[in-house]
Amino acid sequence: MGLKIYNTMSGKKEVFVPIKDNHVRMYVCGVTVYDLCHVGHARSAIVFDTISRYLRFSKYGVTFVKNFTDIDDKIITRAAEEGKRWDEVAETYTKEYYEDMSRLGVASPEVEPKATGHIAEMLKIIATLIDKGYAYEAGGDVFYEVGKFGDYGTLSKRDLDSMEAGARVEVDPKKRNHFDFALWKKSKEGEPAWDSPWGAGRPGWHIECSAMSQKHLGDTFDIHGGGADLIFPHHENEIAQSCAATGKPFARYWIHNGFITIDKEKMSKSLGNFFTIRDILREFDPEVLRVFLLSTHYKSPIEFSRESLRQTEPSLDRVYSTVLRVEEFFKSFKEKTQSSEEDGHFSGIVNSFKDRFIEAMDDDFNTAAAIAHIFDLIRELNRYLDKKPASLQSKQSVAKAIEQIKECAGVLNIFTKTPHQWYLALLETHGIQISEPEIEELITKRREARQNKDWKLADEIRNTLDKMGIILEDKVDGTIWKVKV
RNA sequence: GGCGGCGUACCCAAGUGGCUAAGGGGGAGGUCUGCAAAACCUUUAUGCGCCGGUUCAAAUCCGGCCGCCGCCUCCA
Repeated sequence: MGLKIYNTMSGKKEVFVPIKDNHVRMYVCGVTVYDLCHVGHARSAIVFDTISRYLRFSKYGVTFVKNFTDIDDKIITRAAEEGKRWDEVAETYTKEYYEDMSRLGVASPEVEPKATGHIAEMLKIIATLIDKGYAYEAGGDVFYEVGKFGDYGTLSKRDLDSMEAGARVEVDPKKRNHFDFALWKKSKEGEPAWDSPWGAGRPGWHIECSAMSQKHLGDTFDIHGGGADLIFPHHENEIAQSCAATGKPFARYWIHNGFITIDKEKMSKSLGNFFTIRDILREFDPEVLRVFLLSTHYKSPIEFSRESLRQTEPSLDRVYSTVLRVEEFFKSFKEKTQSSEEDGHFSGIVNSFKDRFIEAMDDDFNTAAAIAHIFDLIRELNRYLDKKPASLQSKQSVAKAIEQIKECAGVLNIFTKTPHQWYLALLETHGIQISEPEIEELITKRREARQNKDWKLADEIRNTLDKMGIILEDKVDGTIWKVKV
């Protein structure tokens, strides 16, 4: 038993063994802060947030590092477009990023280094690479010579010769080989620049991750992650830089999340087929997005649409409805019976639940199966409550069931609200133009009608609310409202 | 052209050698209810893109074919 992780490097699921006992060091490539994040970024953030939460749940200590790329061509371009300074652009979108992540329930990693805060570390690695003969300077630029690194291509499973055939981009004449990549770029007039032994310039993209992972996690660490589009060339280049510079292995397990697609095509800025996180959260509760994304294994592509999110809403509603039922159960609980066979049966289901959850998550973070187990328990719980249990054992089992669901769902950071918060949130995201006090007022009016057996008026009130998207449920001790999903 | 991946019901989706192919949504019927809603029960793939092969046994392994996607350029 124990955790197994699919390692992009080997192409297989491997038993996870951290280098240091009980402590995991993990580095994930973060975002370039030049624009608002889209749902694709949300997926990556949520996937690795969940992985880190599960590692902690599994009693590992975790040092999770996720960087910000805060200097880059796209930032400079954006700054020019908006007539701002490049660092203002980076700062603005870093703030926006935090706002999105906080709403998505993505926890901040232990360390969130910025590229511009690690220029000295990068220069040191570059100098080492030149000394060791892996890099060369050419007119103020410094390039990494991929041909010098024998293992180049092992992560992305490709070799230089076959890539040559498919090359689609003009070769920079300063490069010795087409796939050599910039460690250091000479600055043009007016561009941000740092001093270096090779003149004023700025870092290439890949070097920052080698520098920051080394500084915060050491030469060799456990997990390196990111979106699948980073496998080549970004992660391949990181490996080349880090291994050549240190002479040691780099990351042991490589984890890559799959893409979000729209009409079967990868969601991306360049194709323009993206939804920002913000757009989506205007219409859907963050938990809906989270459940939707975690209902598919992290490596598989996800076809994104509003319809799919709409389909996800009732499944959350099912959980919150059950929680509400449990609250009512406790409110009116009176011990009346001895433990029965049924009580024992349910108790058994509850007691084995966590093992099933762990089994699913241990299998390469199978969140989809884990969520399915939660729904299984929800059904069992409802079935049990239908039987009106009234023993002391039943009270304890129901309490434990809820506690277990909360704990395990907490690892996925879903189902964290109270039912009341959930319905209020739906009122908001569904754009329903009626307030809770107004709903309560109508419920009172309807209660009077029902007491007078004025079914016509009672039904009329219910229909009025129904048309607005509010459902009423008559319970033994009163009427409650829900938002129709 | 090279490399990688995917194809499971009306929709989403787990399962990668062996009990009746998870779970959610939707549909149909029922129990409950003043009527509803919720919940529960029954039902909705003798079937896992197609064709062969290996095996006592395959959605799961192998080969071929079809379809879709990704990477090879910045990208989560």
